[in-house]
Amino acid sequence: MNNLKLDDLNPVQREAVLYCDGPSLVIAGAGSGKTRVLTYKIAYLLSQGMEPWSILALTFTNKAAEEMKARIAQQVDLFQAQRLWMGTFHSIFARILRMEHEAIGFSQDFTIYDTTDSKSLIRSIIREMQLDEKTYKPATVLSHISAAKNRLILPSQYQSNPQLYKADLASKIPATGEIYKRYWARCRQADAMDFDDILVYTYLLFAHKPEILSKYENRFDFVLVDEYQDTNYAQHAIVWQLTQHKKKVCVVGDDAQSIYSFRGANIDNILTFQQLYKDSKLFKLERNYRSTQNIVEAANSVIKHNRGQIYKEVYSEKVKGDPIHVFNYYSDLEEAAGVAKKILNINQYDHIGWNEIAILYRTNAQSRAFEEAFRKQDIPYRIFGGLSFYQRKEVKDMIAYFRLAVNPNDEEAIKRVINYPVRGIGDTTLQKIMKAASEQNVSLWKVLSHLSDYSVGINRGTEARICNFVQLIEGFRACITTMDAAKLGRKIAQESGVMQDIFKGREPEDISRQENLQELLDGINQFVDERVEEEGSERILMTHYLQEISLISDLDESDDNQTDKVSLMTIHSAKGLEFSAVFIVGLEENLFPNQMAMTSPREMEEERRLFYVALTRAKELCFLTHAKNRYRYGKSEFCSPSSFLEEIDPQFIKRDQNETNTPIRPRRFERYGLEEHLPFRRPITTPQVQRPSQMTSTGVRVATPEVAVEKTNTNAGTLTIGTMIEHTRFGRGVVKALSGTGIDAKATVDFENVGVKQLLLRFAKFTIL
DNA sequence: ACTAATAACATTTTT
DNA sequence: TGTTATTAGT
Repeated sequence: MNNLKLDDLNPVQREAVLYCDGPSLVIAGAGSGKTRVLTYKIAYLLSQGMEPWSILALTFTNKAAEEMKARIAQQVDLFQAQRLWMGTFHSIFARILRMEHEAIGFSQDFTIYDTTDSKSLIRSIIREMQLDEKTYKPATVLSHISAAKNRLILPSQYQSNPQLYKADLASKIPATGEIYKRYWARCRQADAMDFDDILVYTYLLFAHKPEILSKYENRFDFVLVDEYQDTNYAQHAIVWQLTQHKKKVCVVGDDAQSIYSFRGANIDNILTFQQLYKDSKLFKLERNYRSTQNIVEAANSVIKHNRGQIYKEVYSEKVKGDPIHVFNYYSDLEEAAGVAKKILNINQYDHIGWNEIAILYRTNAQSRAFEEAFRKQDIPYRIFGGLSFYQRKEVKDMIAYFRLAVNPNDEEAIKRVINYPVRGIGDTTLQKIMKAASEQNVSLWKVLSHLSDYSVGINRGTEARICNFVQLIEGFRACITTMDAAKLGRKIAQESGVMQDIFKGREPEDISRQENLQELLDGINQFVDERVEEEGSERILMTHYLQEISLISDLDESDDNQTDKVSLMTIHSAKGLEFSAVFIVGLEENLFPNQMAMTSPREMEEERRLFYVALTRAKELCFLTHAKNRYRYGKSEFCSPSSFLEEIDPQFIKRDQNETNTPIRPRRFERYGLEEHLPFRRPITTPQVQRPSQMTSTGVRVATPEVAVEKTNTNAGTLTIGTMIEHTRFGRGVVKALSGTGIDAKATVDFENVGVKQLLLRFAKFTIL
């Protein structure tokens, strides 16, 4: 209320902050101070006397919520910041659903299924329905169901919708509607929701219980939404439910940075906002404070290739800056080595700290080469994403026990631990139990705990073991309200036998599992301590801990992000971040833009927006790299440069000629070819028979590499000028010249796609056509 | 029912 | 290439 520094804002930013009379849409170009506007706006609302608990601020990721909270705490006092309703859609609405659980027929401690749980449940259902497991892939079915939920389509509506049926039929999975119906029922049976359900049930709650809706409508005097371009229809609808009367809403986003449509995000939400909220104000933040002019204009020149966007002109008033450097490498390994070298350089001579450098890639799989190169060069680095701590097997197992203690109906948790550690309840038994449960329409737990009531053909011994298991869980359940999470966690680890099982091994991977388990238990301790400190001496229970962890995916970075390290991450996870120097790597057709996107123009545009996001992360230096050859799925593949490279206005680019652009020199074979590509290094290789299925599916299939290897020696000598050959990596080409004899024999070949190459015949792998 | 071996499989992004 | 599911053997 006192020291709100509106002078820190430019005129448009200030207007956007100060306009609070009605709905507003803030279109915020990359680096234009979007978060700044949001935080100042919240601070402003507070300074006007609005209570913190009557402000709802929704973000897309936990990270964004954390950051915003921290920044607001700097502006106003911490006490107020803590009382804001600020968090991700999922965490905020899960909180509301727990408070209103009775209205939707769930218990307060309902479980949240992660994607693995969902897929596993769908697999069970597919089996029960005796559908062909080859055609019904859980992931595909789940994505159809998820898409429906994101559009607020319930099972009954799904089943009566001929269009959806047609789409499923086209995907060869016409029974998806029925699976959806059963999946929905089974989740309820298990007292569980998946991520999408959190939104669906919130919508249903508000739609069917007007008194509850008006409670929240009244409570929230102002609603702010960050990254509005990433919201899906369900989220859009919920925001409308909450704000339709007061119309006190401000959404912020950038249509050019919408990169989550695969998850149901719908750009239309941002485009139709103005139609929905009739008298809404539009603010455009067009000045980029982050990047040099070159970078901003290069990014602009790329995004221009997309159609259908909100017009805006992002500009920078910083220096012109360096052009964007483009490097071409021979292989993915060289790309990594080259980038590492370049990083050492800019660190040493340009004094750019490790923290200010990022490697951005399209797919997580690309991180490996960089890891190795960085280790070799002693460059400190840190990888974001990948599998999180909570995804590891030993951690998931332990958490399954926790979940079971809180909610014994949790079917997926039961399946996970009923026979871990091994207690003689095998697959056959589990199948019997599941059959009985689904026939009687009850949860697995019900059958397990009342075995005699259900005629499940199980022998005495197994029955006794099941009884023991039930008692074990009952024992934990008896403590869920009396013991705090940390104590109960240790108790469960001990008594379940997990502790013993994990601590019996001495192998390095056993040690790592032990460490993870220990870290988990320590983490619970820490969680309990923090909570006690924050909200007094109230006992912190296991259910609180589960609620906390079920909606976070990113590993806690608390002690690690202090340290000075180069960041390696996917472009998706880089959104919202900025670095002095950015390397966007793997700019090759079919990788970035990704192969999956090549078929549809819509997805192609999304890839382009992704590229736009990547470029605009850079403050000063931006490097683009691509390789001619890349290991994919274990095989080396030839790659051509990304079409995106041509979409950048050339005046902003400098193509750095590095040595690898020149024809391959022998040295390169020594360094990279020998190990991997020499035929005689791998005499063991079994000449694989060509798979008939592959032959037919791709139509024309040339000789597989293995066959080519066999032919190499016999054919190399018979080469003449004009011979057409097919090289395993470079493709088709014509021999232009021959030189040298014996082991020095070389051929100059003009390849259709790659241009002229010198091949050392003793190494080259090719067939004569 | 458990373990080891083999086959299959899928490789984009995440609350 | 790596993981994960299925199978065969104990």
